[in-house]
Amino acid sequence: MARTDTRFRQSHNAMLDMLSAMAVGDGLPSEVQLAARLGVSRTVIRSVMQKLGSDGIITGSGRDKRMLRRPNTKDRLPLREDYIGRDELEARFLDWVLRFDVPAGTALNITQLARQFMVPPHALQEFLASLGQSGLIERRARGGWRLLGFTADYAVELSEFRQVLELNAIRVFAALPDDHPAWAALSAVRDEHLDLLHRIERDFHDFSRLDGRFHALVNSVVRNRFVAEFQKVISLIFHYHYQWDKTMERYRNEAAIREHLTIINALQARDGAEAEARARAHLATSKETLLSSMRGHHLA
Amino acid sequence: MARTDTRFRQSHNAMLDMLSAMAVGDGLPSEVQLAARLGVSRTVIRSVMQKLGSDGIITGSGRDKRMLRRPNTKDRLPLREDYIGRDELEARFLDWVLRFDVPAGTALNITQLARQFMVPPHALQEFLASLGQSGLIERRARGGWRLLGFTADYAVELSEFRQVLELNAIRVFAALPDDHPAWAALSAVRDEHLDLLHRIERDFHDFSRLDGRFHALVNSVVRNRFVAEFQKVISLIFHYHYQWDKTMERYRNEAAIREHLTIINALQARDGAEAEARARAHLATSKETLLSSMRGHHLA
DNA sequence: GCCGGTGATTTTTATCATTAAAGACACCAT
DNA sequence: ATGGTGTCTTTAATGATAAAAATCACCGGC
Repeated sequence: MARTDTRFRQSHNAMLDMLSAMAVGDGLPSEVQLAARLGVSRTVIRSVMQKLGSDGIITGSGRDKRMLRRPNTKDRLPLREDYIGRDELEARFLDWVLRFDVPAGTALNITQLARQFMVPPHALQEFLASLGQSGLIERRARGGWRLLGFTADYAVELSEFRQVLELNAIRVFAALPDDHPAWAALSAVRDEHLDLLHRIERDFHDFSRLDGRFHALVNSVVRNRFVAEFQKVISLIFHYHYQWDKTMERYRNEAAIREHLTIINALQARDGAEAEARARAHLATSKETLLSSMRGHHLA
Repeated sequence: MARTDTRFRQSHNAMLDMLSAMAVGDGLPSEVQLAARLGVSRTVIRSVMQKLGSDGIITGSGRDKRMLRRPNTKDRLPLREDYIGRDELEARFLDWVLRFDVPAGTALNITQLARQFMVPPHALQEFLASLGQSGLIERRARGGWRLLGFTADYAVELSEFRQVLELNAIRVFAALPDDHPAWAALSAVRDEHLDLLHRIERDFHDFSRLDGRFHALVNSVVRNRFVAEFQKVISLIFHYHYQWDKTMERYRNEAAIREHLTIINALQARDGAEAEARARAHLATSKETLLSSMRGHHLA
């Protein structure tokens, strides 16, 4: 078997569901309509039709196909939900790298990793290639991959790069015309910050998401696909570390909220220089947090 | 045949060369040494040895292997130099895309492209994946790739991103301590600019490389793998376009040299603000040149 | 005669089996 | 002990293959 016939099996079962909602003797929709409804190609529909025909569930051919009997549970095709999706793979891989302190410089083993992550080797290969630009991974001369690792160096450079991008975003933001929708969004985010500050004792866990929204908003004013691409990597990594460093979480979060508010206030006062200074301070704190989180994790 | 036996063939021929430099009856070095000398694994060496043995060129086994007769031309194994390397692939692909022979949004065909570029389909797949982050290419939902294309939008965003990175570099540069080696390098590059300016009438073609060196120097003061990674993409694309837009090349280049010099002068005067302003102007020109080069090419 | 449909065929890509190459291990000779 | 060979295992690049998508050709009813 070459490609998995998962799509065929899923379509088959979906078709059974559809038939269950119909009466015996009813005519079936056209192949094109069925294909559109299930979101697959006509080829799959036809394979399913053939199977249903040989199973005695439908009869007829060409334009006139009718339901012969109601499908029952035994007609369903089992489908092993073995392989995971691409996003899941990304999450698991990063989790593995960032959590298990995989030593820098380790040679990666495609086959083994593919088994470990439950994906076909091919998919892993492609995934690793796509990670190439992120600097976490390197192609070895004669085949194979090497994990460069999430080192302190890496974290520092990532933070600095983030700072470059985000300070630029702050400058752009401060120069936006007053009727730009971002100002309204900023107001809303400010209210959310104030709100969370009031119930910080109980809900300090909510900060991680608010933090994400705040930084996303700031960066959203820079319409640039490269910035957006990096933003994804950055927020991913920072998000991951947020989850682990539980020390002082409540106080760190409260402090971060207050830092955000100083930035927002400066922006709303259209004081670009002040906003930039506040943002610089906040990003420095953030970088320190990331580094200390790494140190803590290393010892654990 | 699974993997190509190119390595075996190359090693075989290399071994013949090595034997030609020896006398009949001489003993051969150990397998480990041979492997190290040819840069391949012992497995390959052993295969070659076996072949040489059955061809009657060497005799003996184990530690004692001796040359039996001098190899001649007929002993060489032919090797089809079919597949091209990875760098070559990158060059060809970018060439193909950037020349606009391809409309934006086209679905890419792995097999066809692989044939066109003389690489195994697999290699192309991996290459495309590695290009994913550059924003030129997109993965379609159910397999396949789509070329987003080098559009005007893309060029604008690339230029703006370049500007963010490079202005940051300029700021860092201006703040370097006086004994930093970059200052000496800057002096040298300044001299090169002055030199080229004197012989601009004849050698204006040399500017492209000088331009590359100048921008590389400026960015080199930011030690950051992400910056470096993007710098590669950026310089590649700008370099490619330089090659095509031949209109006014001599005058454009002279103007660019003068712009570089104003930046250099401001830096040497430690006037960060002025340097930033000059750099901003230069990058704006550069962006315009890129865009007009694209328009020109589009009409052609 | 055109439009929505089916039948048959051609492309195209994801997976699998295969094999060259690399590396590990055990043993041998000096 | 050290440097070597013989044997075996592991690994990743390739070609073959099958699933799915896309395309083409044709048909029948209004």
